[in-house]
Amino acid sequence: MPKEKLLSTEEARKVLRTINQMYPDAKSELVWDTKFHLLCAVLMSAQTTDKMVNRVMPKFIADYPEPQNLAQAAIPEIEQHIAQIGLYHSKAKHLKEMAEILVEKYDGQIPQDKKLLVKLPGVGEKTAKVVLADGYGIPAIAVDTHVARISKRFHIVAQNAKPLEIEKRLEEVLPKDEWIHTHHAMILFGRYSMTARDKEDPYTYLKVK
DNA sequence: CTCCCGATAT
DNA sequence: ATATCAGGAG
Repeated sequence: MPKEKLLSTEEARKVLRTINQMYPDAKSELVWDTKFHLLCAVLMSAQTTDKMVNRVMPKFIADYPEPQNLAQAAIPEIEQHIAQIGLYHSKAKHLKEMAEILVEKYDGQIPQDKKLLVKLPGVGEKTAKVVLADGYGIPAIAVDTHVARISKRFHIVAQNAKPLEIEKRLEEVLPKDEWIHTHHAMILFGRYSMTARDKEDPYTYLKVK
């Protein structure tokens, strides 16, 4: 198997900035008000479309306005709230356990610290970074399915690159003040322009309208 | 690595 | 009928 040819830093930056220009107003499409509900929504969004999460969030927010309310709820009841989304059994369990920890250890607040966030049930590297970036404005490029796919198809990283390697490469290609916007632009580009099933040359989708 | 898991697009 | 979706736990 021949060694894979990767883009130079300059070439990678050019691709990413073109994607940025295609989505100048890119932001999260998840609906949330408080950081607590942002955390819940991102946890729910694993292997599930934002549209489905947004569909269940209004009643979820109304019935569980604070971590305390969620911590006291029964798991079958939480499951009923989110049964339309994928992986809902484990998500309901994680949501309740997460809320219990938020109440007991963090006075109902959302930690502004990735190491603490990742310790919460159902919260991994990607979810933690999204909460820090969108909730607290801390620069980050969370590697989700879209960011990983785009990075590989444009050969910004190797096809077998792991999430942490992708994150490091993207963050060294771009200045810090572009991280959050690029992250959102890549998601919209992956969701609406170069979707997962597209098999054409990825540069076909890079047209700035 | 496998499992989780309903809704939607193709 | 099958692939995919803002992943994480065991």
